[in-house]
Amino acid sequence: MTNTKESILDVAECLFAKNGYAGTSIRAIVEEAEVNIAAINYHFISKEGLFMAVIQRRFKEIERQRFSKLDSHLKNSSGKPALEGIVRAFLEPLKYAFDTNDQVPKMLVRVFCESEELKDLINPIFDETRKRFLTAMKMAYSKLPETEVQWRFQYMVSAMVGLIIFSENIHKNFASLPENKDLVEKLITQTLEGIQE
Amino acid sequence: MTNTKESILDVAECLFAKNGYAGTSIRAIVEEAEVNIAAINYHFISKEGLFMAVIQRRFKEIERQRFSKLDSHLKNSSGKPALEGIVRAFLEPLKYAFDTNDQVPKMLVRVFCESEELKDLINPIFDETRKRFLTAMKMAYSKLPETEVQWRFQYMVSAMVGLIIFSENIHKNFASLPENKDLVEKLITQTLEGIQE
DNA sequence: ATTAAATTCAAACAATCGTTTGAATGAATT
DNA sequence: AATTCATTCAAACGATTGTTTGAATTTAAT
Repeated sequence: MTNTKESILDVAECLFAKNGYAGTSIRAIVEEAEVNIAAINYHFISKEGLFMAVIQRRFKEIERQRFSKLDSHLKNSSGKPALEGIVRAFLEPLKYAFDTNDQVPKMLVRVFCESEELKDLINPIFDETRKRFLTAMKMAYSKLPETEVQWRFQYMVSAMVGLIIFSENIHKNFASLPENKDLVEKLITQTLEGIQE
Repeated sequence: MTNTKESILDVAECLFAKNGYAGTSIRAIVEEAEVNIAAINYHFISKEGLFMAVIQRRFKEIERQRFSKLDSHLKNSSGKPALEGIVRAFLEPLKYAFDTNDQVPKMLVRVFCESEELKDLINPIFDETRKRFLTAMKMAYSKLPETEVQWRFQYMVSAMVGLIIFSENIHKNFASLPENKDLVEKLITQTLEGIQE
C-alpha cells in the first residue's frame, strides 16, 4: 500500500492544475488516487484544506530556493547588487518546478485564477517573497523612484504568470519553441532586457 | 422592464470574471440579474452557451479595434512597419476594455484559466488575431528567425495576460501604481523596450 | 496477546448543480 | 377580437456536490 495522503496530493495537484478548484470534485480525485472518499476530509479536513496543502507543498520549496539564491547573491555583491542575480533568483526555481511536473507551475498560478475568497485566503503566502525581492530590487535600481521599482517587479511577475498559463498552449501554437524548462531561460533574458536600468 | 438577455450577460460577465466558470452557478446569475432561472437555457441554450456569448460580445469588439489599428498602421508604413505600431494595435484596445468595466479583461482571460475542454472549445477565437499579428511582426523583425518572432509575440501576450490577472491585486499591494487603464500604457512601453530588435 | 490509536471503508446526509416541463403572461399580427 | 408567437414563470427533474457517520480494519504500543 502506498501512502494515501501523498497520492491524494499528487492527483489533486494534477487535477487542480487542469480544471481549477471549483472544476475539480473530490470524487474525481479519490477515483484517480484510488482511495476512499472520506480520506480527504480525514487527512485534510476539507476540500479547501486540501487545496491549501497542495499549494503549500510546492510553494514552500520554491520559496526556499528563491531565498537561498537571493541571499547568496546579495552576500556576494559589494554595494549595489546586479539586477540579473535578483531576477535569476526569482525565476530560476521555476525551472525545477517544471522539472518536477509540468503541472506544478500551473497549479501554483491557479491561486490567482480562483474565486475572490480563495485568493484572499492564500495571497498572504507571497507577502514575504514580495517584500524581500522588492527590497533587493530597490537596491539594484538605486536611482529609480519606488513606484517604478514596484512596477518592474510586477511586470516580471506578470510575464512569468502569463507564460505559465500558456505553457501548454504554446507548444500547440508554436511547435518549434523549446520545452517549458528552456522557455524559463528565455523568459529570464527577455525580462532582463526589458527592465534593465 | 429592462432587457432580460442583456442583464444576464452583464451579470454573468461580472461573476465569471470574479469566480470563474465552474465557480459561478446559474442560480447566482439569475438571482443578481433578477430574472427567472429558465431564462438562461431559453436565451443561451446552456450555461456553456452563456459563457461563449459573454466572451464573444467583448472579444469581437476588441478584435475589431485591433484589426482596424493594425491595418491602418500597415497601410501607412512604406516597407518595414514599425514594431511600436503593431504592439500598440494589439495592446491599446485593452484600455477601452478596462474603460467599459474593470472586469471585462479579467473575464476574457478566464478562457485560459478554465478546464481543458472549455479552453479547447474557445481557443479558436484567437486564431485570426494570432495569425495577423504574427505576420505583421515578421515584417517588422525582418532579420529575426521565425521562432524568435513567435517567442516575442508570445512574450507580449503573456505579459498582458499576467497583468490582467493581477489587475485587482496590484492596487492592494502597490497603492501608488496608477489605475488599470494607465497601467496598459506602462505595459506597452515596457514591453516595447524588451522586444525591440 | 491485549489494548489503544490511527486509518479505511460503504453508505448515507442535506445541499446545490444544470436542465426541463407545461402552464401563465406578454406582445404582435391577422 | 381572435390568433399566433415570444417570453416569463413556479415547480420539479435526476445528477452531483462536499461532508459526515459508525462500523470494519490496520497499525502500533503495552
